[in-house]
Amino acid sequence: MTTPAGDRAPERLRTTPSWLLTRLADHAAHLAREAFTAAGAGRYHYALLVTLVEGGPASQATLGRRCGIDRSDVVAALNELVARGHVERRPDPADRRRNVVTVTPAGREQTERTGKALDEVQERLLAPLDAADRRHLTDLLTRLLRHHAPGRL
Amino acid sequence: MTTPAGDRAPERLRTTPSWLLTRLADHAAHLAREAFTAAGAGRYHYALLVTLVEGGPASQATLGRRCGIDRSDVVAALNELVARGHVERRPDPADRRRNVVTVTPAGREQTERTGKALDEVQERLLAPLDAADRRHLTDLLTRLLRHHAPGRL
DNA sequence: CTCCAACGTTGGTTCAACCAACTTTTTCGG
DNA sequence: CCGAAAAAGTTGGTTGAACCAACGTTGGAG
Repeated sequence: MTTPAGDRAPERLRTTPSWLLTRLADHAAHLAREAFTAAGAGRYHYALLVTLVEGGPASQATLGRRCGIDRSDVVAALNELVARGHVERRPDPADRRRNVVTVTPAGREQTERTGKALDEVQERLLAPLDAADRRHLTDLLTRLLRHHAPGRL
Repeated sequence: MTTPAGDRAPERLRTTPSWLLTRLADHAAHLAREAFTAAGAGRYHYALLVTLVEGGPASQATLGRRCGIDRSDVVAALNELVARGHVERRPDPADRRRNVVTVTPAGREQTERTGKALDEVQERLLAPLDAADRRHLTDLLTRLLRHHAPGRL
């Protein structure tokens, strides 16, 4: 056999950044998903909680805009967060279209716990990179994202 | 007005590599999908075609392994490629479990066309990066992928 | 010869992302 | 001031990518 492990991806794919990106992101998402479900949450739940903890109470639309989640998906995720007692949702007295969403102490606890699990995931994900390379990678990704999603980053 | 620029993602998300990765990959996938559908193909179709062009005729299972596509998804994509006359699928006389998949001239043509469209996508995706940074990014992604998907890269 | 592995195929499931439509409420232009 | 436009929350979908289980056929190893 010319190739003992004959299952390598072709050069044309291996050198295409968007292919590398989507492949790696898929792997990262898989790792993150493990951590999330182990912590009893989902991506959306964590993103929303973090946004609330960091930015304080907000309306659902604002939350969605801040973490890039569709309004309808925000509804579903918040329903679950409310059911678990991690956030509270009440009508905004100042604008009766809106709901004001607030984190509960249990929600902060959950956020911190999930955050730690997620940190371990980053460690595993970036294992082969030293500190400088990690910073460089984050910098490159940030610059690209900033270019393609101006205003949100 | 705690937030003057109201829709920025929270720091905690912005500094999480896996979040940056999945976000950017999503954007890259979106760009790529535009190019693919404009060229009348899908990701899977292009990946399979490229793999065939570069590695020559192969069985469906080998193709799937080479480009990281599930066997069942290979079947569906090949059905469409056969229908469009881009590949030929015939039983392997040497091993009657397998099919031998071969690119047609039309398939090569389609591959090249789609490849060019995809190159333009890479250009748009990496627009804010100079040549050195692009190489660095590709290098970092490759190292990470190699670490997490040994044998396939 | 038997048992197990590999292959192709069918028919699903899951998750993230998105979109359309509707109701209520606010805002804004004339 | 009033009517149109916009924003908010909600419901109910659709799509694409990835994956998984099962089955019949075939090949190969013991």
